[in-house]
Amino acid sequence: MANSASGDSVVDRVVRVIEAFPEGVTSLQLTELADRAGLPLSSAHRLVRQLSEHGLLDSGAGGTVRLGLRLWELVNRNSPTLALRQAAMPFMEDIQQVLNQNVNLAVLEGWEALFVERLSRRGSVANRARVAGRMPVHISSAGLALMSHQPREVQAEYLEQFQDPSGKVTAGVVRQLLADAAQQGYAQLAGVVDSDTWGIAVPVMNGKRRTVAALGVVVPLAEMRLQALVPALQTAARGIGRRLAE
Amino acid sequence: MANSASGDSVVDRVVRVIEAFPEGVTSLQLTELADRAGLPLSSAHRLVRQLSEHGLLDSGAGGTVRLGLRLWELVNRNSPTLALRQAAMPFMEDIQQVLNQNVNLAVLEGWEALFVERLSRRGSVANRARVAGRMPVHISSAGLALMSHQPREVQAEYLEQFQDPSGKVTAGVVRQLLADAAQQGYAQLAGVVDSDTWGIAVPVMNGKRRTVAALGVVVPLAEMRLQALVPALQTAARGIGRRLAE
DNA sequence: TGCCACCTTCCATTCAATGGTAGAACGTGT
DNA sequence: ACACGTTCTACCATTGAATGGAAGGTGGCA
Repeated sequence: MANSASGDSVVDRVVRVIEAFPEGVTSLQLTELADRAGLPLSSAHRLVRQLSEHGLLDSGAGGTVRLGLRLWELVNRNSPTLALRQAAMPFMEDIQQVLNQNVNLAVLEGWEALFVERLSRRGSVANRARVAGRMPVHISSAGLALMSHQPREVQAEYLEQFQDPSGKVTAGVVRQLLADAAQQGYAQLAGVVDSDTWGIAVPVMNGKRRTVAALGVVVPLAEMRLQALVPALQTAARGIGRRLAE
Repeated sequence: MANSASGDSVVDRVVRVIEAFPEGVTSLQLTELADRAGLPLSSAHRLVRQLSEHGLLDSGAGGTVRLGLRLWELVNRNSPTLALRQAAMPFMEDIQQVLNQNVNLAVLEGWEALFVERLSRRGSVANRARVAGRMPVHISSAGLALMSHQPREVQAEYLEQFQDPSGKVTAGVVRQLLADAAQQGYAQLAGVVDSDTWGIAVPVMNGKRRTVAALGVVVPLAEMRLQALVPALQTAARGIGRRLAE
C-alpha cells in the first residue's frame, strides 16, 4: 500500500475516471464510478474532488458525478474536428435543403466510423448515427466510404483483423463492398442499418488527396435517386475539401 | 527538486495541459504547450506522451499536440448538456423554420452565458454566439434571460461583483436590464453585440421551475416583430421544459 | 430505533513523479 | 557543406505527493 498498489499512474486513473461513463450516461454515483474505474473508493473520492475543483468533473450533492461543463467547453472549443466541421457545415446545410434528407459527417477512428456532425430532417427517416456515436465500418455507408479510400496497407490490416461478431459477414464480402465503393467513388448500403432506410456516402479529401472524412445521407429506401444524390454529395465533398486546403 | 517543485498535483498539471489551448486553437507545439501550461519541458513531454497513449491527446509528428478525438468522443457522448440539447433540438428546429432566423441555446456558467447549441440560418444576420463560446451576461440577451430568472441571492452576488472592463455600463444599468427582463419574461438587446442585429431570449425552466437555460434568436435590427417572436420562443421554451421534466 | 449503504476524512508508508542535464534530430541561414 | 539555434527525446538520482485501509459521518428505509 503506497503510491499505487495496482501499478498505474495518476494519468491512467484520470483517464479511467473519464472513460468510466457508459455511452449516453451523464451521471454516476461515486461508488459506481470507483467500481467502473477499478479504483479504491477513497482514491476515487480524492480524484473526483480534485477534478471537480478544476471543473473537469462536476460532483453534485450526495456523491453524484458528471463530466464538467468546463471540460465540455474546452474540448468543443479546441476540438480536433473543429476545422473539418466548420468547413463542412455550410455544405451539409445545402445538402439538407436541396435533397431534403438527413446528412452526416464521419471520420475514421480505429476500425469504426465516428460521426462528428449531423443534420437531421424532421419527418424524414430515422438516422441511427448520433453525434459522437460510432458504427462499424462494414455496416455504415460512411465507414465503407472512408475505408475504401484508405491506403492499400490500411485496408489490408483492416481486412486482416476483420471479424463479424454475428458471423453473418465474411471478410471476403467486405472486401467486395470496399472494392465496389472504391471503384464507384461512393458507398451505399440498403436496408442494412434499418430495414427501410438507405445510406449513401462519399469520401471527403483534403488538399493532399488524403481521405479525411465521409459525407453521407440517409434516405427512405423507396427514394433511390442515385443519379441525383451522388453528384450532389460529391460536389459538396469537393467543396469541403477545397475549404480544408485553404 | 522532487515530486513537484512547484507544489501542484498531477491532476493540476493535466488540467493545465488541457486548458493550455487558446480558444479555437486545435494544435500546439510541445514547447509552446509547456510554456502555456507553466511546466518544465521534460515534464510536459512526459505528460503529453502519457495522455496521448490513452487518446486524450493526439501528438503528431514533430511535437505538435492536439486534443484527442477520443476525448472529444467521450465528452460529447456523456456531455452534461446532452439531455438539455436533445430536449431542445426539435424545438430549435421549429423556431428556425417558422421564424426563419438564427437560434441558440445557452446555460449560465460563472457570470457568463455559455452557448451549448446553435442553428444558424444561411443568409441571415451574423450570429456572434459560437457553440462552446461565451458571452458576458450583460451584453447578451441569453445572459440576461438566464440571470434575470436566477434566485435573488445569485443576482445580488452577480451585481455585487459586476464591473464593466470598458467602464461604459454600471451595475445600476444592469440591475435595470435584469428587472425589465424579469418583469417581461424575456430579455432583449438591440445593436449591442452587433450594431445591426437584435437579440432576444427567454428562460427555459425545468420541472422544478428552475431556470436551466435560455433560448434565443438573433434577427436583423429592421425586423422588430416582438409580437411574433416572443410567443413563439416562450412556447418552445415551455415545450423544452416539459421534455426535461419527463 | 437499528440497520445498511454510501460518502467523507485521516494519516503513516513508500514508490511514482519530477526536472536538470545531455544529446539527438531538425531546420535555416551563410 | 557547415555551423548554429531551436525543438524534441531520453536518462536517472532524489523525495514529497499519492495512496488506501480504517474509522467516523450521514441519510434512507423498514
